[in-house]
Amino acid sequence: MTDTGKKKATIYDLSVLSGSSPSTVSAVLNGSWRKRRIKEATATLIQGLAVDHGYTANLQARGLRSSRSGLVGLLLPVYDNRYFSSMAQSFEAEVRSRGQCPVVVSACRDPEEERQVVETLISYSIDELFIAGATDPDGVHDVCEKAGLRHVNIDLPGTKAPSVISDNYGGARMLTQAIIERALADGPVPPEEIYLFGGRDDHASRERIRGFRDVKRAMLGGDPDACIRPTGYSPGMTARAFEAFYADHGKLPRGFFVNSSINLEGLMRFLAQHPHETFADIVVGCYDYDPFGSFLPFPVFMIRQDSEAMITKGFEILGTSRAPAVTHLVPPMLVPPRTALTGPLDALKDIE
Amino acid sequence: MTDTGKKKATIYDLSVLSGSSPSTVSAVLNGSWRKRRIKEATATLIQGLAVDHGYTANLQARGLRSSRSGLVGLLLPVYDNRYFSSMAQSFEAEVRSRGQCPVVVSACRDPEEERQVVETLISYSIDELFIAGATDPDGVHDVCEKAGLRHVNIDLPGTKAPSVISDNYGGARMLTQAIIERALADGPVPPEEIYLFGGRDDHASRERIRGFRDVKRAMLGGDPDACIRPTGYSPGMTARAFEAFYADHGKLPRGFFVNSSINLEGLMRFLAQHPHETFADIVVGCYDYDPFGSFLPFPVFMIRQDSEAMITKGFEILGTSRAPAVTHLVPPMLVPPRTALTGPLDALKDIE
DNA sequence: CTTTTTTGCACAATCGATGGTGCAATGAAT
DNA sequence: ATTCATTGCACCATCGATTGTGCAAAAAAG
Repeated sequence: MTDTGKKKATIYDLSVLSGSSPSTVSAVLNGSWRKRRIKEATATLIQGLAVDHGYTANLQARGLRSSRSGLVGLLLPVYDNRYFSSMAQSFEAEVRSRGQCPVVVSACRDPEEERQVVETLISYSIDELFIAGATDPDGVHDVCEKAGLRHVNIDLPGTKAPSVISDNYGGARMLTQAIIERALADGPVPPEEIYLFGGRDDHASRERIRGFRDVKRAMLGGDPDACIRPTGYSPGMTARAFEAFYADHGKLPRGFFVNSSINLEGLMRFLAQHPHETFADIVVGCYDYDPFGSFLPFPVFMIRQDSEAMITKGFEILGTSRAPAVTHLVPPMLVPPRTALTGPLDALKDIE
Repeated sequence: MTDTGKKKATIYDLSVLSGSSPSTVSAVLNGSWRKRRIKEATATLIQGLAVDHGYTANLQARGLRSSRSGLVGLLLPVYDNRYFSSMAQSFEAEVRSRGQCPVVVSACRDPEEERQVVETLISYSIDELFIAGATDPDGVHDVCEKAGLRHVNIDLPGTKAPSVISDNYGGARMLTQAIIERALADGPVPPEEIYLFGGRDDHASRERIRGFRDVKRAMLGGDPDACIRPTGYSPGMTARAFEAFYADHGKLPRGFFVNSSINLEGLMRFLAQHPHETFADIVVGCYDYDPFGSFLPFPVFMIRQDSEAMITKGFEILGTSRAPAVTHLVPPMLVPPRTALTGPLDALKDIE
């Protein structure tokens, strides 16, 4: 309130006001004053002035000088689904609790964009980077490496940096088994009635497909590759795959595994085009959890990936210097139909 | 590739390599070289060197000098729901297309946190700020004002800065009417069968409640205030409100208006505790769109708020200097049950 | 062949904070 | 009273880019 001017106070302003030198002011305000043997009285005086004048450090200047910024980056493919937005939420909380500033950016699954965005972050001297769901983790790694930026892959692994990912194979096995068991409860199920839709040629998709195939073969036999439809990640393409199946068979498969919640949106688009009653007897599994997806008018098993644990593990890895480029698996959780899990939002205010 | 070293090249490195002065290099690399009458040949030479050595400007240094950063901030209450994550997605795209760098941060609906986060952003000299869904927009305004930071409110209006918000009253009217008409299709509806759940004492909630009340009174009569349950925004509290109603009446209301998708999660928590069949005949309206919420096993009307238009309008306002602190309404859209809208994700790669 | 104009660039101050170094004043030890 | 150690702080170079200013050399005008 004492400060009526438009410009922000700097250490030089406080230096004049306090009669101390700028370096003394700096030391007091960044906490290194004990080490610099500043008198307690001097420190108190300056701190008081700082409060009065609403001083806040210019973090660009600090960053320039110290070539660190206090920023921690999270590179996301997209915001607009529950898995990644929930990850962003956990990330924010974790970074804040460490007294740093989270910066979340998305790169739209475009390898070139990924590298550019990271270049930009590096230009701001970010201290650490979480690379989540990158299309080209190793490409991003090279960029980080050159700048000496510590980084870790989340969700999709790279070969050149440590990675923390969901146990896609294990999760896919659980999910496939749940789908098939549920379908079997109503009578025999021929193998050609169990499908997988979505995903593309990335590590996660491959592992999920492998898990699906192994469990399906073990439980039902049949040609394991016949019923797999990798459509990419777009809802539009996924919907087309459902339409194609429907055109051929006059119905959807008895049970199917959907690679992600984004692909599950493709199912919604398909459903919007067809009367509801036709599909009362399908069993769906989705490798992602969404609280509304869990309550659709047919059984939907979901896999809830533990993004919070991944973030925590990521920080742990970044904490250990010279971490080897190994991949850590985080077990996901099978969520039965009609389940409302709590999420990071529940940690917020407004609860009482 | 030519650059094998660990440290990033600076204009001084290029200055030595090219035999020009640092200021010339700077001018060439930031595009102001024509204005500074640098020879085309010199420019080409330096640009070539820059590419060879993988030069990228240190944006902290640039920001320090020019007291602008190229950063545009978006302050969000939370990431973890479709409305805000979709807003973040649109925001990213828009900011990128303007050659700036988006920074998205969340403040968890905590007024103190909001101000602190904005202080931090200001310390990085961000150029513009979008304040979305702030609990205390005017408090944030004061902080921005003091720093001379251009800003605009989105979603929840303030009194001291221009605001762009959803037409909550109009949207609530549409939604309420849709709920009641749908309920009436199956027979008469007493006014005490139509409720509103969720929201708290903010502008959006008040307007929505007003719209609900006006339409309900006009269509059904009855005491307009008896059936309103403002539970705050948490899923947990919303679920409790449903439980309380259920304990009293042995069922849910025939039709009800849910204030937001976060509140709708509270309904899921309630449903998880009760057998599905009991609620086959409810009609729900939700002030927010969620692609999975639209396909729940009962009719769900939704309001899709046009976050993209709000962002665009926000930029337009920030573009006009000295914009007055007026509130702009963006009309939302009523989405009938079982509708799968396309979103920002559809603009991505991977479509073909 | 001068004088004027234009071209092309170098110089140096500056943004705000940091941290190594040096030095006066004070107190303790001899 | 002299020497030495400690305390408390000021000085200054530095981080990398931007930008106003000034001044040669080249080109145009006379």
